[in-house]
Amino acid sequence: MCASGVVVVVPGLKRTGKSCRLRWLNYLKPDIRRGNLTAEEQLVILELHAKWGNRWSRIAQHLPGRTDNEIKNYWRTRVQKQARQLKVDANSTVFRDAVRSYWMPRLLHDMAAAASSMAAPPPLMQQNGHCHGGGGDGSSQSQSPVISDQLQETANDVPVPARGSYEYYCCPVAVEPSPSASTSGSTPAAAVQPAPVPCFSELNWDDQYCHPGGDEIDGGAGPLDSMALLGSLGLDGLDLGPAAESFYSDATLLDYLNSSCTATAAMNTIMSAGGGGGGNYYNHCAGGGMVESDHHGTTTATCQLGTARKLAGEWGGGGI
DNA sequence: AAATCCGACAACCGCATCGGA
DNA sequence: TTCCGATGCGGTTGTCGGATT
Repeated sequence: MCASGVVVVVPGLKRTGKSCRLRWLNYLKPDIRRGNLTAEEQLVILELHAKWGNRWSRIAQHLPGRTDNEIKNYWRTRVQKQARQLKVDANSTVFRDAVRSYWMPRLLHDMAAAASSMAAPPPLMQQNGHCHGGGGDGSSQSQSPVISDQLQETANDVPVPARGSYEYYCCPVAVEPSPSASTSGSTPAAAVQPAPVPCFSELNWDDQYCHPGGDEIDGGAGPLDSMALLGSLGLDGLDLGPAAESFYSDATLLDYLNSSCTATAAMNTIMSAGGGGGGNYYNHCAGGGMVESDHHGTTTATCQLGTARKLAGEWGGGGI
């Protein structure tokens, strides 16, 4: 059908060998997969792009049936769109870590939810009017996650946190891809590598449980007494209720928590489950920090890396 | 109903590299 | 060694269909 070189092979159609080859590779090839990218595939793309940048063909090698063109389009139409709305560069460290902190946890959640046989999924973050991005809407398996609304106020109101600042630790940034990250990620769990978050011992309590927008703390108290608040919330006891326990006994999710999640991701995922027990805790972003709110909308505490590790550890996710 | 906007995706373009004559 | 066509790759544009005004 197609000849090589600049040859018109179809009357009315200027098809060169090159364009024919391209069409074959991107469209006609029998093993090309159709349809929206799954959460797993999106996760792989996000992770591999963080590692390799715009190496579309290389990324495509890890997504059987997907073309580099398709991945490139996905990145431009969905990922870069989020970055534009946040007024940050899609390749910036800030955006990469926003993806790690908010988007990837959501995809993990989607994957876990899809794998779960539970009839009734746990309450999600969207129950908090502030936050749509982190918890999923339950119907987003193949749609682009929406993180921008959750992050918009952060992007608009708060300068990009400098490394080492307390804002930095509230929404961990400047996370470089792990050099030991696996390239054999044929499974989603293998594709997601833990981010090198600051060690618990490296931070003081105020760093980890700070709240840049202190006016929301209990009506405007400013920096909180983290220990006292966490204690008062019963987070030490981690009584998140039977629904959450049931959900997180799901082996698939625990696998992800064990092997894949960043600390923040684990925290997001865990907290997004809400549950009974000590009350329903939903996340929203305020001034750069993840903030837990109770269902009355009253901010009761901030929760960051230490709590995430603690939660994940106590729930069997000791790997993070 | 028509116009406009917007997202998704196929296709095009230019450049770099490879490999055979 | 050089030339040249084929191939690979990433950036960009064009087109189409659905949603919105």
